[in-house]
Amino acid sequence: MNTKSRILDASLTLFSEKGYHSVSVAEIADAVGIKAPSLYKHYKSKRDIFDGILSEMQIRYEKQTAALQMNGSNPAADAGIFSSVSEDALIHMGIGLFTYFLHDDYVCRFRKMLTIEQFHDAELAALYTKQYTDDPLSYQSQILSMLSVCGLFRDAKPDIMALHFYAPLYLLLTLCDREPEREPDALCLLEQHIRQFNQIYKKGISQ
Amino acid sequence: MNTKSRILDASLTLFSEKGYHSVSVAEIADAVGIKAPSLYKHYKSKRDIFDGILSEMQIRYEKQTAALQMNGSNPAADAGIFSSVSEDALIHMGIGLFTYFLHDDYVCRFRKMLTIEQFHDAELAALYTKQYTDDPLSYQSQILSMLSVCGLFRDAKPDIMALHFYAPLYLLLTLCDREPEREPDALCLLEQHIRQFNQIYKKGISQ
DNA sequence: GTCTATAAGAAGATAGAC
DNA sequence: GTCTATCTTCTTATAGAC
Repeated sequence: MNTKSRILDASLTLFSEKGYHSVSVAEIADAVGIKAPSLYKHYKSKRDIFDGILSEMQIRYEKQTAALQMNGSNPAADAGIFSSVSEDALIHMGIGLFTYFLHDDYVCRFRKMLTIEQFHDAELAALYTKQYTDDPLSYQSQILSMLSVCGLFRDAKPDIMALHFYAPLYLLLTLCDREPEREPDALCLLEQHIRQFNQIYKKGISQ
Repeated sequence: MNTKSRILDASLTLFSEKGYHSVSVAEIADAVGIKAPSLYKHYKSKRDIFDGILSEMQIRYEKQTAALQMNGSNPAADAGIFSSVSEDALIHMGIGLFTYFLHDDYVCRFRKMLTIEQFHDAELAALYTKQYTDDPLSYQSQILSMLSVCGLFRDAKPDIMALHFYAPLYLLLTLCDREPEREPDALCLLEQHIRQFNQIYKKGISQ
């Protein structure tokens, strides 16, 4: 890993814990193992480092969602996956999304940084909303809509179903960002939530 | 309103928008309409102002929850309220909690400040979790548990029901903190969510 | 209780040697 | 590409006049 990347990495760690303004360039340099002026050979300013983090996340996020949408645009395959093992598949999807968000090193630090910086400007606010509200909701909505069409699930409004499915995951995620020691708790609640979600919406159980 | 209170108020506004570290005492003084050194006649340091905000919130929060728990410890009265106009009452409770959280000036600015500062130390993290996760969940859980006992609602696990009820409210709340212009959207979704919640859990509709 | 003046230090950033 | 030395500006905080 070259110095430029190490600067980005160290900065993301520090920004995600203390916020952009509370971190000094000397602190970043320290974490990298160089002196502050050396940073300026790699980035022209402190803000430039921050922008570098945003750019890298942009690339990673596009890769990630492109991979997901590939499945999404292939309803036949997804129908096959979900129809065979529906409750387990739902739990798998939920827990999978949750642990990815929570344990992927870059995603997790980036989300914390965005959480801290979201009120600074509208662009960061929009980015947070996109990544942790709108995109997940529309993705879940698509999946649940397909399950409805397949006749597996009740014919409820998909966007409200998506909200029911995703919001608890989101709440537990922000909880674990704050208090990582409560992750086992959160995982247990998440699994119970999905089981109940499945029981409620699955056709033929209660209707 | 005396100067000491005006300092607290101006500081809370600034801290909630930019974070503690990004706000200078000169900026606070400017907002109050005095010069920076004059602040030190009212508070011994910048940190002392921050602590003052925490203390005032502590007092307000205790008053608020004390008022709520009075109802909570009176199951008979609550049962009467909810059994008569169940769906409307649920919607009223949800929208009411939501708009209180979102429009109470002090609560709203304090929550934003906590959002920004939550990763700085464990005490602030715990405070956030208490006010916006644990306390609301346990309160909703109590209410829903009572409705179950009354035979109005299905006999599902109250804490999971509370999560289903509250998590969407929480997600939409954090969304509106970031993008206030989406409040009409959020309110519409919230109402639909509660209607569907009621339809799903209310006895005699689907079981 | 408010002001001006000022101290004492930390911050971001540059110059130039190696 | 990294360093030391340095500049400039900003920041918290104090002293002391009014």
